[in-house]
Amino acid sequence: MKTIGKLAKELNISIETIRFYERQGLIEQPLKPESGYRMYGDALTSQLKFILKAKALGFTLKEIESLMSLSDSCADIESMGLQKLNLIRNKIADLQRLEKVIQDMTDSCKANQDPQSCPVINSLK
Amino acid sequence: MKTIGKLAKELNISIETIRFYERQGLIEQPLKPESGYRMYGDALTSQLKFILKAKALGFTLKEIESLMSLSDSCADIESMGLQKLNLIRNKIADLQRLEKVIQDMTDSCKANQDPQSCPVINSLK
DNA sequence: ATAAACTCCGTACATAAGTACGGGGTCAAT
DNA sequence: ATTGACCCCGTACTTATGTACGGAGTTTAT
Repeated sequence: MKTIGKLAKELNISIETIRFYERQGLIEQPLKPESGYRMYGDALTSQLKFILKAKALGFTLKEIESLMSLSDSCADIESMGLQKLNLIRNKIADLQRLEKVIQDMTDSCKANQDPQSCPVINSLK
Repeated sequence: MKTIGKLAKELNISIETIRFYERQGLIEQPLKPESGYRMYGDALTSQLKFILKAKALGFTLKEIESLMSLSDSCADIESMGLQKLNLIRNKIADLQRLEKVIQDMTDSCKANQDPQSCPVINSLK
């Protein structure tokens, strides 16, 4: 059993973040003995680790809540994954389009002879 | 000269958005005759169009403010573009890594035989 | 001339994911 | 027994980009 400070240090997050997840309903409020201090055991610790790993995968807190509530239904998890995959691929495609536009922009700057008139600015006008 | 409502409709944004850009200092407050109503001419209209186009390119309002203040210095614009390009490429790379992780996840779901234990959830635990 | 539509201003609310603060109680060490 | 470190709670603040609201004044149409 550890206090919130130890747990926060162990997980490399802030105390406030843990309290925040609790307020959001992602984790339960742990037992608080006479002192009123939260005491964390292994269950809550690994639940928090779960949250942090899922967050690193790009899931939002709301999605993580779903992930945890789905318990172990593999089909549901797979479907969330596929959905996420779709989002990611769309985002990549968007960014690649953007990349091309901005690449063209800077190219035209490089090719520009007149330093007083920027083709990018002109094209936006 | 048009009122804010006409302008908003013309640009397909809301009145509030125009007032918001004004508050943010992106555009000047236009002349307001006796009535107290904002009246917009061509200059402000094209400035707003500029903002909307730049926003569509993925520039933030803060960056757009810079873009407009740089007036026409092509080198500065190019450097902002290159910076943006860097960000975009990093974001793409991040997303591609993520794509692979989640692809693997869903693959392992598909290959899974026991519907009661999900390899994804297990790996997060 | 009256009603509908438009605009004004300031303020609060929205999202996501926290961070910061302030005044108080508690625990551990000296 | 006192000091410093730790924790409590509730609330406000943060960033970015707006959206919504409410009460008042103005303009336009009938």
